[in-house]
Formats: sequence, structure tokens, C-alpha cells
Amino acid sequence: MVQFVHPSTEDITLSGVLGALADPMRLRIVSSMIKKNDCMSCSEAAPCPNMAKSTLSHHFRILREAGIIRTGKVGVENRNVLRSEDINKRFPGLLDEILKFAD
Amino acid sequence: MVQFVHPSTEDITLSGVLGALADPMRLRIVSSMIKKNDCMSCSEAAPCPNMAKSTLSHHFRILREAGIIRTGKVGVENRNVLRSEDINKRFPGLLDEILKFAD
DNA sequence: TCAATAGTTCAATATAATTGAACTATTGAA
DNA sequence: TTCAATAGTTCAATTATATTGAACTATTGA
Repeated sequence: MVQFVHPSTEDITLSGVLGALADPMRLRIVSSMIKKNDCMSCSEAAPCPNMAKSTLSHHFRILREAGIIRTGKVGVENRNVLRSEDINKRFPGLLDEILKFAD
Repeated sequence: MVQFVHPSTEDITLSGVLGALADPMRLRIVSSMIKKNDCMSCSEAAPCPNMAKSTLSHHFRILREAGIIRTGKVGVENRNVLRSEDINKRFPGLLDEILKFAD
């Protein structure tokens, strides 16, 4: 059984958030998640089919460990949710400000 | 003679800005620059004496090539200025929002 | 039971960061 | 005008991180 590691809200760092969102691929993932405002599987959230699934898995791990998404396994797939509330508690307004300029 | 390369305002990218500011050292450099609101030499702007000057030079280059600072040589030292106006033209409000959370 | 699906982990390679040493350019003093 | 000091760059080597294919785990549904 795979256990996912998520930082607590107070452990979310600015460098972690910025570093996670600095990658265009990861920014697009987060951007597509906020648009749907819903849980998404990894392949659904990643608008980039020509990428190794191991790389994709890596990107989701970075987002997870930065405290940006929460991942849970439901059946055969992962469900990813944006941790908007937690990020806003830690850095009010930051996420929206960044996502304003995504794509 | 060393020539510094600076991107034009429209070539400043979100990934570039976020990536540049994702490093704690570089964020501190930018943070110390906005506080003084003035030109600063590299060693003056970098509040971290125990770091190789080649590494410092590398960090200033990243900031420069991301379009965050402008560097000019005056006498024996470099003068660095924050490109606040350019960044705000490209991504209004973003820089302030990020720097709000930098210690 | 077994193939299909969704993703992780691992080992290898490719790319980026860090550093010491050698270099350039400018100043200021002998 | 020579020469040491200052401020930073560039280079080559090391270290760290990213990317990928292949093998693996876990769950579903036929």
C-alpha cells in the first residue's frame, strides 16, 4: 500500500511553493485543477500526453510535498485536490496572484 | 569588457520569475534590494558572507536573466537595480505579493 | 484467474547548482 | 607607470536534481 506524504499547513514554505510552480508543467497541472475545482486523476490533470508517466509521477510528488495538492488513492486511480485553503492560510492571496498569470 | 545580458520586458516569463525567486538566497537578495530602494553592489545586496563569490555571481546572473534585476558596471563594482516597473508591467502585483511573504 | 488500468519505484543518464582557482577590469597609492 | 587591492566573471570539476524506460504494486472488471 502506498502512503502519500503531505506537509502540515504550517510547514508549507514560500520556496517550496514558488519552486513547485516555477515548472511550466506543474503550473499547468495546478491551473487545470483550479479550473475544474474538483478532484482529478493524475493523467486527467496533466494536459501533456507525451511525457513519461514516471516524470508525471515525479511532478505530482513535488506538488504534494510542497503542500500544493493532496493526493489520495481511490480504486485504481489517484485523486488530487488543490490545497487552496491551506495555502491561503499560510500565504494569503499568493496562489491566486500567481495563477492569474498562468497560460 | 563584460557585457550583461538583460531580457526585454515582454520576454520576462512567469516561470523565470518564479524559478528565480524560488531560491531562498535569491529571494533574500531581492528582498534586501527593495528595502533599500537603491542600486546595490553584489556583496552589499547579498546578506550571506559564507558563500563562494562564484556562486553569488551565478545567483545574480539568474536574477538578471529572469529580468528581475538590471546590472551595470560602475568603476570596480556592479550596480544592481530591481526592475520593479518592468516586472509590474508584465505581471502586475506579482512581485509585491511574493515579497510580502519574504521574511 | 488474468488482463487492463493507474501509478510508483528503481537505476541509468542528462541537466543544473556549487565551488576553488585562475582570470579581467578598475582604482588608488607609491 | 607600476603594482597591489577590490569586485566580480569564467572555467573545470564535483555534486545534486530532473527525466526516462523498465520492472513493480494495487485495484478493478471480465
